[in-house]
Amino acid sequence: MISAERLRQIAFWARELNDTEIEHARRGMVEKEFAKGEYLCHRGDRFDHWVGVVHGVVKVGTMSSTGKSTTFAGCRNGSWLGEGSVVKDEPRRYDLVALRDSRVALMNRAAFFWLFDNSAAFNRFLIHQFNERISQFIGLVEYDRMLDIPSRVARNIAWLFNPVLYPQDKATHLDITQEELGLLAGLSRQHTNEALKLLESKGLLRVERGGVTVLDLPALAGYGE
DNA sequence: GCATTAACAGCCG
DNA sequence: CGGCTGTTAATGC
Repeated sequence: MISAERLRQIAFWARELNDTEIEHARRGMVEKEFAKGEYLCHRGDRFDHWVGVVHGVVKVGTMSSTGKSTTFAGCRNGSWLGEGSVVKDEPRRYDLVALRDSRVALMNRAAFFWLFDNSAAFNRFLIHQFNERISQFIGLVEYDRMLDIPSRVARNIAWLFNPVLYPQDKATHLDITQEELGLLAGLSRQHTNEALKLLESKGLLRVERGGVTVLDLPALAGYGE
């Protein structure tokens, strides 16, 4: 269980909730650490929690039988995910893996449904979130066949700074290594490295040690189109 | 061939 | 000193 104070710190959507709603939310939540490379859950698992990333980076994706991985989304601090599996009460359709040491908040199913049934503010947040996910996944359809390497890197970075998914966060810097970015984009570290330098030369971002700073988000989001 | 993996030296925190 | 980066060499599809 976490405090109301803590909930407001780690969950921007909680700021719209009234005291009763906050109470239900915080009582149904715990925080947990995951080490780099550790799985929060595997595809097929029963994992009845809604997940919020407090810090770190979590990859949502699957691993095919041949060992090839597909990323559906990269989630950094401020991300909330997994509501689909909680709502539908079905096994996870994807893996959740920590790309670096990460701290996550877990809300149990009962608390999630209480909010779902009782809080207009919570539902408003969920609708916004679903809506944004849909447009992100539409973009994902063209990803494999249409986008060259720099475009993939640009798009993945833009997703990590999506202003709808991270409305409270005006930051332009993110701690993420080139290797982690490569894992997200489905690219080798070398290609990621080259692509980052290309994007930097065009003034769209700044490459730093263990991180990037976004200089032109719209250009990154639309890169390669 | 091309791309991914491995390997390694430099470097920054 | 450990982890990240940039490059090159080896390996695999």
